[in-house]
Amino acid sequence: MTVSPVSRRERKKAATRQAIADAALELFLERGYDQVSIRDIAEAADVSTTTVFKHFTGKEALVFDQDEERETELVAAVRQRPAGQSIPEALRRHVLDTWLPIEAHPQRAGFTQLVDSTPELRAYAEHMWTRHTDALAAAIADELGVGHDDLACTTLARYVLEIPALARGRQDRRAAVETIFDILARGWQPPGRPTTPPTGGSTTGS
Amino acid sequence: MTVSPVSRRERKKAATRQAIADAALELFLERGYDQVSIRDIAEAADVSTTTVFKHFTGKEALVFDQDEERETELVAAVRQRPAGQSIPEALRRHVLDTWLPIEAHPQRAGFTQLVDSTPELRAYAEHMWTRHTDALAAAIADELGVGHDDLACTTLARYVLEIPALARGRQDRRAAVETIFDILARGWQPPGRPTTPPTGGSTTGS
DNA sequence: TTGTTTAGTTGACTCATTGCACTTTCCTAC
DNA sequence: GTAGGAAAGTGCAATGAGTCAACTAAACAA
Repeated sequence: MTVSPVSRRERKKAATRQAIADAALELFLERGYDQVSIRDIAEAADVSTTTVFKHFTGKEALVFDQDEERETELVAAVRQRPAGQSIPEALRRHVLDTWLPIEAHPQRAGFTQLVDSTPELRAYAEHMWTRHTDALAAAIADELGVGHDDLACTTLARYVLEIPALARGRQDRRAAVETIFDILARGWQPPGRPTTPPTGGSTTGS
Repeated sequence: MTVSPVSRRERKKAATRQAIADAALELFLERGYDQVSIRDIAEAADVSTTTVFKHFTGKEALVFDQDEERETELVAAVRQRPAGQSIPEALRRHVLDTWLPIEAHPQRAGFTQLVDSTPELRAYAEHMWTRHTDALAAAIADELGVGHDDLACTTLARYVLEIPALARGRQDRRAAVETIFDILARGWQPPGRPTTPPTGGSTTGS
């Protein structure tokens, strides 16, 4: 669905990868994560077990197939925000408009249940999120014209990426997200540009 | 060092546990985490491999022996804070006075290097921290007289426990901790007690 | 067509982790 | 004291994740 691969070779590769991921998810949902071995998955997808590891780094990665996009979207939400909108505001909008609908999708129910009930997968999911900290922090720092290792930017990035974990299991996820962003928006202040005096700095960044 | 166990049996048990942990740390520091197998550790401690797993839940747990205390201290820092001191302030003091000295201890250098250079251990360490979220959140909620699942309390707890990860590798850790706590102290507001009107509520809690 | 890349296979291997049956050691109650 | 039970420890076998090396075969570039 994303970009159809060019050559036949790459198409076939993508096909087997998809076959493996599909087989894995189906078996996981059916029997539970721990009751399914890599062998089972390989057999269901009609490949060898080593082939599975050629496509996926480990068993957990079979469940979370596409997370590259999330990072891209996140960075874009910061970089291409409307003029005059603060960065925390842009992130709040992104989370509310993009993440919540995805999680609320009815077909996602079984998936969510699977992840929530498997500690190993919960741990992996959380790390997946925080792994994007640096990329998001860099985007924020760029927008503000400070160095990529600016602590305030890294902190904001990390705290935003913790939100899914904090909102999990709440009755009203939307309200939860709003509450947390209220804390961040109130407390976080953009770091001063090292070169510019702090007079008259409007929030327009790009 | 903590509390000497009562019976001979418990003393012996503690002794073998310590022997295993010591052997493990020594080997890890010497060869690196991945180059040491459980067999090696068991042999060095003169026990069987199954005994290792009777004392430790897994290979990573061998590195982080004592983390129970951290949680206890953390909760105590909130519960027994001086009258009139806000909770974020109490946590700031605790982090500055307790965590930083420990991490700065010169004997800790090799240990820190070990953890930082092993992705598996970094991941485990981060989860170790966030695993205490619920206990800390409950303590905060108790002090404020709200329910244990109050979102603001959980958020503060989680964000404080992220601080070690955020401050790691900074040149001036103390300044980093201060910066992050400034964000939290400014943004976080104690949730209103559901039963009491907001007039004249002093901060003395216990 | 020929040669090169690369997906996939096969099978053996390491290692963490668990379960089971058994011995030993300590504690407790008689 | 001594008989039992609880708990620590052992040995062994098994499962399951993940790796490695040598090989086959399809697909591609020339």
